Amino acid sequence: MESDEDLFDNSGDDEEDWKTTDWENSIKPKQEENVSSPQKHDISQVTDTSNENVAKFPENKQTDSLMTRMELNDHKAGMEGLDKAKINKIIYEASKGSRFYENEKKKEEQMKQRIEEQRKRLENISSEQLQQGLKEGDALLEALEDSFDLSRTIVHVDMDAFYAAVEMKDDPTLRHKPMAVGGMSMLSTSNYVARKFGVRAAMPGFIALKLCPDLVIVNSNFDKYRAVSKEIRAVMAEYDPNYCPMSLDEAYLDFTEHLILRQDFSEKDRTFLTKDCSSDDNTLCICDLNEHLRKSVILGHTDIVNESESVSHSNSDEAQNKTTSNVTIDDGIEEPVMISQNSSLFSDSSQLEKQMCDICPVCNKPYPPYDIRIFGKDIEEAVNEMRCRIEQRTRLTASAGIAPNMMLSKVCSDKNKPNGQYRILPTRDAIQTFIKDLPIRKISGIGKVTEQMLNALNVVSCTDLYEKRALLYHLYSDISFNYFMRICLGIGSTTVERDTERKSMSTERTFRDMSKPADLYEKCFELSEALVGDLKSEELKGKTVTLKIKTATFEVKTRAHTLRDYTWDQEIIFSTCKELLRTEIQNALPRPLVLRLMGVRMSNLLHQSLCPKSKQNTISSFIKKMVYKPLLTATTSGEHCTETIVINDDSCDNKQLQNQESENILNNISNTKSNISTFSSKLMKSTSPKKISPKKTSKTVIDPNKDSLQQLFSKASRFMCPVCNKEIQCTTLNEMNGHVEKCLISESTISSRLDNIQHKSVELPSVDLPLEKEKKPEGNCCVNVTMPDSRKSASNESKPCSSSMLHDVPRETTYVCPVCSLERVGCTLDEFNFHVDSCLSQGAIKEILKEQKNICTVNQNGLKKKRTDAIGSKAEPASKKRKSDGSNNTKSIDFFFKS
DNA sequence: GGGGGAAGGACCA
DNA sequence: TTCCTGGTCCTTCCCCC
Ligand SMILES: Nc1ncnc2c1ncn2[C@H]1C[C@H](O)[C@@H](COP(=O)(O)OP(=O)(O)OP(=O)(O)O)O1
Ligand SMILES: [Mg+2]
Repeated sequence: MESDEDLFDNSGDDEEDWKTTDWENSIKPKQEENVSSPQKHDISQVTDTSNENVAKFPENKQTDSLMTRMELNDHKAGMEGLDKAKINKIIYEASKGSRFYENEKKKEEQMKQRIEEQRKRLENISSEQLQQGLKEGDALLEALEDSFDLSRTIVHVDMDAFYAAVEMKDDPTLRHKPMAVGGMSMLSTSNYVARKFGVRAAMPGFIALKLCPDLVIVNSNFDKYRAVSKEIRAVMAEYDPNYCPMSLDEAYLDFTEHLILRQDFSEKDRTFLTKDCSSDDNTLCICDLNEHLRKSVILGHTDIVNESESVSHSNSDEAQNKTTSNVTIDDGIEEPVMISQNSSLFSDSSQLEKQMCDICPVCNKPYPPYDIRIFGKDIEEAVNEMRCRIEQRTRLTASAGIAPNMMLSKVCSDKNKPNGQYRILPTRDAIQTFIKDLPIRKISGIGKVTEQMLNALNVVSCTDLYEKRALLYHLYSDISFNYFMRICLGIGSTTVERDTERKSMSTERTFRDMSKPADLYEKCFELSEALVGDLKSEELKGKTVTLKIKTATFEVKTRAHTLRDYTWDQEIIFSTCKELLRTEIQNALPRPLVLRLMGVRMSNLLHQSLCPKSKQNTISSFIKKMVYKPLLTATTSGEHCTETIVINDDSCDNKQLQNQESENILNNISNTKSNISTFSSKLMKSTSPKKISPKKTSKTVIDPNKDSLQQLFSKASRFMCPVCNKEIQCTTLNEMNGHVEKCLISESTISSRLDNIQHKSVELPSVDLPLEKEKKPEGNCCVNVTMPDSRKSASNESKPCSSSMLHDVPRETTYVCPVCSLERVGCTLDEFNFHVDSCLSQGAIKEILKEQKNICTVNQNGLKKKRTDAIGSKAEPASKKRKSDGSNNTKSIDFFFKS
């Protein structure tokens, strides 16, 4: 979570009495200012008379204001009525000119372009098409209505300002101050006091401090949040053992079964002790009284107050104010919550005193005063009870939404935040009333981009989705259209299911700008190491390794490679990442690749016990096997081809393998444009001892002369073509490539030959490659950067090499070596290649083309359950893909309605 | 035309 | 001085069958 260095040092040098500080002095709008979202306002007012479907986008604002996408997002509880203009100005002043800001500007432009494209497509929709869209829309709506399910009672529970609340619980002095959790570069969340200043989650700490100079920023502590989360879930499980947790602080529950059972609950079953959780008195017990005391106090008493006879105690009003939360149902009726204070249970004060003196066996402190609260049997009461128990157990408040489906309950849980709940009655009327004017942005899955795209069509509320269905049908994909139609009807998933297996696992870090390849490789090593640890802790293996990078200019790229077999092997994962990273470093040349973030992700996961026995030998074992038997094997077998070079080498015969080649990724060999040699770069990696940092290894400069593939080939006189299966005479790698490529072009059915070539190999003359350093003649090949290119410089071959990365580098430029990071100004390309080659060379090349079978017979999907109901419960962005004319979307209805 | 991989992106907490 | 992290799903493009 925390970035490397910039965590905020909130040294407590302020001894001021915060409680007396007037935090009401927050950023509120001036009386006359309009606080509603400007674009929405504009759109509702301005409609093009020629085309009512097109909203005028707010014209380019003055250059000294914030672009839309960077404006304060006040769609969060506790952020109502802020002076957005003032806040946005502060954000703008703090951001303008930064690299982040510049990147956001780019994204804003892209979004505008998307909207413009949408507008153009809109213009091309004929009235006939609109009629058709209307028909399709109505047909879908009809089908949807038929499947409307109001039978379930779904509850969405969401803790209030979760991380912040945990921190405030542990440090009560924070309770009344504006505070946030995170660091100077990013906040995870803020408390409600801070929200009044515009401080919220996903805001950088340094900007938050500009909005609220008194803000206290606390470092996050995930272990703590996880522990609290466990407590919360324990309570939730009592109401729905199959509850679906969405994050540490949030879950969906299906209360339907509980409500049935609850009708037979005795009063005792619905009675709980409640103390004042906001008390700061640390001399008293703060444990959950329901853990130890409830049994003896309540279940031991048979004569507790009757539900129908609400006990009125002199303090009951006050108590109610303290402990009752804001409860409304959508018809606006406030339901009274019955509370009986503990003292009222006991007629004589001596008993009260006795009870007050009781000591908690856990913390050895006296119990605090408490109430005994009896909850009713209906849904509101049941949810109140659950929230109350969560609060008693964790001393944190939760809010809840109650509705017939997940989509609606999610919207509801935000309605009476914090410490409140809201219910939509399970009737079509109630749902329609609720949905009618609801802004689309309130729906989970509609974010700022989709909101803008739809706003541009004058779609602001959920009703607008219905009204504009004919257009939406043509402008969006089936999936998105379905999603929109479900929203406007108020339909969502009714099946609360725990997510099945995870789909990916990743780890990423932001750091100070980094460009030295050695540092980058080291970071890559650390990340893959961490990822492997995580995979093993969950006993998962994966097949697809993805490298994520974010450049210093905030450009994000991902590069993935799918392996043949499931793995959690650190060597393989790191090698794969490293290779992907190396390609990026090389692609950036002659500029250095400057990164601010790197991440490694593993997907295509399977539990270790279910993984088929690996076909993928570890590199070490492979080399150990092959080391005395130099050979060349090349096989085409599908998408991925592994190239390995094995050379009889002194260094690897008996002892440790200091350097070794690992699995390389070849461009799709059947793509005739690709050259088989373009990816024969190697991975510098030490296997023994296992954990040598890549920094160390990559800086080891070993004789460049000895690991030249070119040289290797110059000694090889014959090889077996993997395509035509003939023995070919050649002296250079490119000759071989040329031949293979020709074969590939003429070969229409590669696969039919796979069986023939899979196990063919040709022996090469063994190459003697001593490890000692030798001078490499200028103009010799560069193994790593581009083999074909270097071949070009070494021979008279005239075949152009499309894959060369250094080929077109102009003279007089500054080259930055991707390995040692030294700048080379004004040298020739050959000189530079030579230099890079030198840096990259590490010992002899040990392996020659090794075939990679790409026959993956494991059906990984067989074990995975396809999530058919993502929509309504998970993010569902609008798509760019539109319908082609006459497309049919008949399958989509079935597809999305399993409920 | 469907499946699967790769890349990008939206969205969520 | 400083704009996160970990996850899901969708779309587009490509290749292959
Ligand atoms: N962008 C984010 N990056 C990292 N962590 C986040 C981010 N947004 C939210 N979180 C974390 C911190 C939150 O406490 C926790 C729960 O999120 P969420 O429920 O949206 O807000 P919250 O619980 O802090 O406030 P509330 O629910 O009262 O609005 O998830
Ligand atoms: Mg929350």
